Amino acid sequence: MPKTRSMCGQLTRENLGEEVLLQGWVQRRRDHGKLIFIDLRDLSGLVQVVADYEENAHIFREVEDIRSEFVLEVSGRLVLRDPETVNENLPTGELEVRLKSLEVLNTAKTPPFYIEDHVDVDENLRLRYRYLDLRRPEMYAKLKLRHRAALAVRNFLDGRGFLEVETPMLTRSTPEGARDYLVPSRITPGSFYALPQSPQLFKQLLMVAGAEKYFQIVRCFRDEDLRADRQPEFTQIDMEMSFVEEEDVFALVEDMLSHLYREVLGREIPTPFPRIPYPEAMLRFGTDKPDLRFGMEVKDITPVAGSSGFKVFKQAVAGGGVVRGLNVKGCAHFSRRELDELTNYSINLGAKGMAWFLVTPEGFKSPIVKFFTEDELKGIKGILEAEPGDLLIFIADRPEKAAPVLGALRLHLARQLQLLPGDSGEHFLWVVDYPLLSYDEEEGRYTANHHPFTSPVAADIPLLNTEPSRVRARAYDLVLNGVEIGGGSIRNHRRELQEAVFSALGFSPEEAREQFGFLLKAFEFGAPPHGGIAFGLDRLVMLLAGSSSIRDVIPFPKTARGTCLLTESPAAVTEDQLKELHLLVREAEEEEE
RNA sequence: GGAGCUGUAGUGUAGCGGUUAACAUGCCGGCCUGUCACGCCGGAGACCGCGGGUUCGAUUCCCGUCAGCUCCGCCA
Repeated sequence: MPKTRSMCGQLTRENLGEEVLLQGWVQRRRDHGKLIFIDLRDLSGLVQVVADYEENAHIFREVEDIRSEFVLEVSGRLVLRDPETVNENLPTGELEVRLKSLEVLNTAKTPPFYIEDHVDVDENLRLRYRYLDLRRPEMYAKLKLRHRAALAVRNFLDGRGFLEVETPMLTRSTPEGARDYLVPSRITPGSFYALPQSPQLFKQLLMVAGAEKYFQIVRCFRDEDLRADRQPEFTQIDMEMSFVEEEDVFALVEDMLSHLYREVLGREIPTPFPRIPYPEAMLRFGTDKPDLRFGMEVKDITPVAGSSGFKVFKQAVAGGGVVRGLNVKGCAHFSRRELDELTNYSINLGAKGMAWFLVTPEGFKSPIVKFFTEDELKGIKGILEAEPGDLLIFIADRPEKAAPVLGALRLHLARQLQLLPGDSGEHFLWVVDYPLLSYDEEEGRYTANHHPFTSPVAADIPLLNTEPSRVRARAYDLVLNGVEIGGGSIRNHRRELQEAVFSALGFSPEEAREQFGFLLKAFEFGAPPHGGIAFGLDRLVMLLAGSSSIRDVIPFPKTARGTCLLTESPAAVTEDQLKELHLLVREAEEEEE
């Protein structure tokens, strides 16, 4: 028997006549009585193994008992099939292995679903049997894609002189930002570590340490509700550089992503990426992560609407609101039911209602058309570039309310109307000129849009105390096809400026020192100017893979409720464990207070 | 915390106020020497997610609940 293992999918005519040794799983068995075919699968693919009763009656009985997903070691001569039995659909379709010896390395229960691509199985079940799900070639391909993406990034950054440095996973909880995952300290009763939301502070300290070019492909944790593109633990490509400004970061990132797309997909992406100021993105797309793969931009009809006889519009505008709309091309055929569905969708997003006009050759059709003059209708038609056959929809609200509703409607309609073909290419976009702060009604203070370490634009620093909401940040997000894949900023590197920002955030000097004293202190020892960016690796790979959920590119993801169906975590722990950690668990009813 | 969608043999689906709950596939048994989603014959397999209500009667209608998914809030 040959000692070296061959891979099923890699056998070629070159190997004809050889006796090959294969190890793998049974994809399928076709039993013809005195002739049995087995499709044997390993990582590389499939090959057909033939057991012929006349050739080897002694092991034929054993072959009859073989079932799907049994693990086999087989050996036999690799031969050419008869021309009429060649399978064109299989790379190894002109070959087969005449079974000579067989060892069942393991048996297998019948799997709960088919181990093959394009299965349509409840995701619940796939997650519970993730190890079987991952056996499917398309899932392995995703693992591999992820590996290659990470490798391409590492190689690129290494080539540019970056150092990959590890930072602590057990760190301190800081205010601001997402909810922390806490880890109780056994040695210091009542104290807790937090798992990092990102290595933000450590990478800045590495800049103070003179590392100059740092990166890390690193797990991050945020205890917030999940989405299709959000998991409680996720992986960042985290980067930081000293002596850089925005343009340096943009150029590096554009090079890095070009390299990535070339290495992983063999595709060229156009650079430099276009840029859009945040206010313009909100106005034209109703979101800070515009999907540029289709049009249907948001239009403003506030001037026309404000003077119209339609009370809802008029009052909204009088109260400082806006009226904005979308032209849904060619959708004048929408039924009343479809329009009601859109209205409900809008209301669910916080709108008070949704107005609509059907544009017909005879003019506008709508229950509210009577409230508008001919001139006003003409004005609306002009702004939205409406033609017969179009559907116009409108939202009247405060600007900060109207924008997200219209942004969501735009995406909802694009999906519904299938305006997003899978191969519409990569539309990268830098979003810049974010406001540094925004006012939080609930907390009654300003909070950082990006994070508290982001530098204000120099010219706006005087406004920090007077008009905080007008201060622009030196922050930037990178958006790809409507998905935020990265974000970063130029940081504060001088203690005074960082303190001024803390102060604008409502931190007293004592609170600032208490929470971030170590950072402020570090800044006193010659901190260089620095800035950086972090990418969501999961999201990036999701887009590379053409998936619509990051769960597809995470081997063991969690459900929308944050549980792992495979290990059934989170789970209770023993009293002893709690005691050792100085913890008491409150009963559910106590929490109602 | 809120909204929507989904939940029927192992799997994917159908169905309906009264059915023997259907179909495909998988599974088990038998037959079969050129299949490759092999084929043919036979068989087993479902308390219709769970709880309650309406009804003479509920898998079907209503309410609640659980689970999964999507979205809003949340995510510096």
